[in-house]
Amino acid sequence: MEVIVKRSLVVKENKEGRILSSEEGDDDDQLESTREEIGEVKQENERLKMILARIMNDYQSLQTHLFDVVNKVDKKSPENAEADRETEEPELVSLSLGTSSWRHKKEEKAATRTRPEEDEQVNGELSLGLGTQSNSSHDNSFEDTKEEGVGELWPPSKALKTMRPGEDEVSQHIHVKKARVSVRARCDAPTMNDGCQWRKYGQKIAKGNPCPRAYYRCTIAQGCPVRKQVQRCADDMSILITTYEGIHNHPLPMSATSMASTTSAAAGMLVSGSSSSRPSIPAATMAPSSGFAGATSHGLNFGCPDDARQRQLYLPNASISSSPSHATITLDLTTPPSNSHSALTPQLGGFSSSFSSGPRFSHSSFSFSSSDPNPNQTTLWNIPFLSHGSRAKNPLGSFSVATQQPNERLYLPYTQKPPNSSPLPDGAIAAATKAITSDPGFQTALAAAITSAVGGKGTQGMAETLLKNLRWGERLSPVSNLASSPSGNGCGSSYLTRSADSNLSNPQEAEIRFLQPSLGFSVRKSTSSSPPNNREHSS
DNA sequence: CGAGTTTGACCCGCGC
DNA sequence: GCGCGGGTCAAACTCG
Repeated sequence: MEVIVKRSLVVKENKEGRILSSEEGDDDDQLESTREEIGEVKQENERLKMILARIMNDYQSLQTHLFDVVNKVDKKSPENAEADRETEEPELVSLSLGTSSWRHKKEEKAATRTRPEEDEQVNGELSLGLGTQSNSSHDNSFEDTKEEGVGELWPPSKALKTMRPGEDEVSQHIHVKKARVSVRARCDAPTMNDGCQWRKYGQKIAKGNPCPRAYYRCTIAQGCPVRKQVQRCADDMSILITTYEGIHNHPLPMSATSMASTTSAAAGMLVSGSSSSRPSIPAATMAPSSGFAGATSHGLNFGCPDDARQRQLYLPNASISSSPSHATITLDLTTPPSNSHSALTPQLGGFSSSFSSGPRFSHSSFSFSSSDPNPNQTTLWNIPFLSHGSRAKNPLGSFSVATQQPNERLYLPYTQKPPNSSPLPDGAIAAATKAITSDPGFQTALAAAITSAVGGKGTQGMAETLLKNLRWGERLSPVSNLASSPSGNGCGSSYLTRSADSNLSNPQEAEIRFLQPSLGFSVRKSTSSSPPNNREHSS
């Protein structure tokens, strides 16, 4: 933020410099106009300061809420509190809770394991965090510590078998509780492609359902405890029910982060207690998944990639059920979410996620809404994008930014304008770009959306580069590189360009489009005063 | 030939 | 204790 302020001051100084030089020409009209420009710049600076103050306010609210949540979780689980005392990692109260049990488990394994792959599993965990992405490099230590907490919450039965009776009652007790995230989505494919690599290890006919239930295990890293169950709904065969359990102990490919974030968000509800049903979940299962791919998991939280602070989130179609051994949250992606639930939470940045899907190809949408002390000024980011549910040959992903900020002209200190400006207001375009470039969480979401829509693996760097280099009309080589990526979908040249389509119904809408032959991707900024709507735009 | 899938057997928890 | 159902294992099999 300081950088933005400084840059704006630089702009101001430049303009003033131009004023001095123009005065030498004794042009009164020009002098007058430049004075007006100075006034505008000053006003914009004031506006920027207000925005900065607002953001700081939001930030502090988030921090406070995170602290409350951490304390709440800590109080709820006495065994975790005890584990925490043992581990003595006070700065990560809840996050370190799993560390103890995890270490206990590792000690058990060290004493009882007989298979070489279990050795590798432990070794793999020692290397956690090495595959972190660029956006988390500054807080690696934090992530590493958290990753220790991202322990296995669904131990292989073999591990349980090897436990001697009464050997570790605490960890056994913790392991009884299993957090699950179930995702219901319409999908024709046998399984939803969530970006992870899965290996099927079993299949069963479950009672009451003619369709067999398939069991999958994550194979991205050896010893990853994450499993998922895939089963068609007995009532509606087109609905695929995917249940995730466990937390990845390895970095995830970017293409896997979208679903992982969703399930993380859903599971986060279990922690934040945003549902009436609040099963007791050990904090170990609520291990953090910061926005960066390496720590994202099918566990529980959304997080901001740069500061690891979390936002509260709301899942419109989520429900929580609880059993003695499981707490399951179900995301029903088969019905469109109600926009009303996307309403912003007071004080805190609402962070809602919703999925919807169609019979041909499922598409997903994330709606990010940032709160504002002024109820009349809200920003809703709606990011619909394709999940990998089916291998649609011509997937259409879309991404929109909508802002409800009546009569507000947002300021963007550094954005290049296109040579031929369209009638679109500069402020709107600037705001859209600013939204992308200024909010790291948004960048992460957008990167996930891009990667999801493209379907390529290891494209996070590309997406980040894309976001950092948002320039109107400029060819984006990172996107173009996608075509040559091994896992790319063969898309041709891609551009990030200001929309040349001036037929926009709303003149106050600006739009960024990612033009690809087979991928439509747009960012839309709306300054209309209509209520926030889960607006989608596909090109 | 290696990786992934299939499938019957086995283990375990839970309810009666 | 017994049966049932969910979950996992591992040998056999398939596929690229």
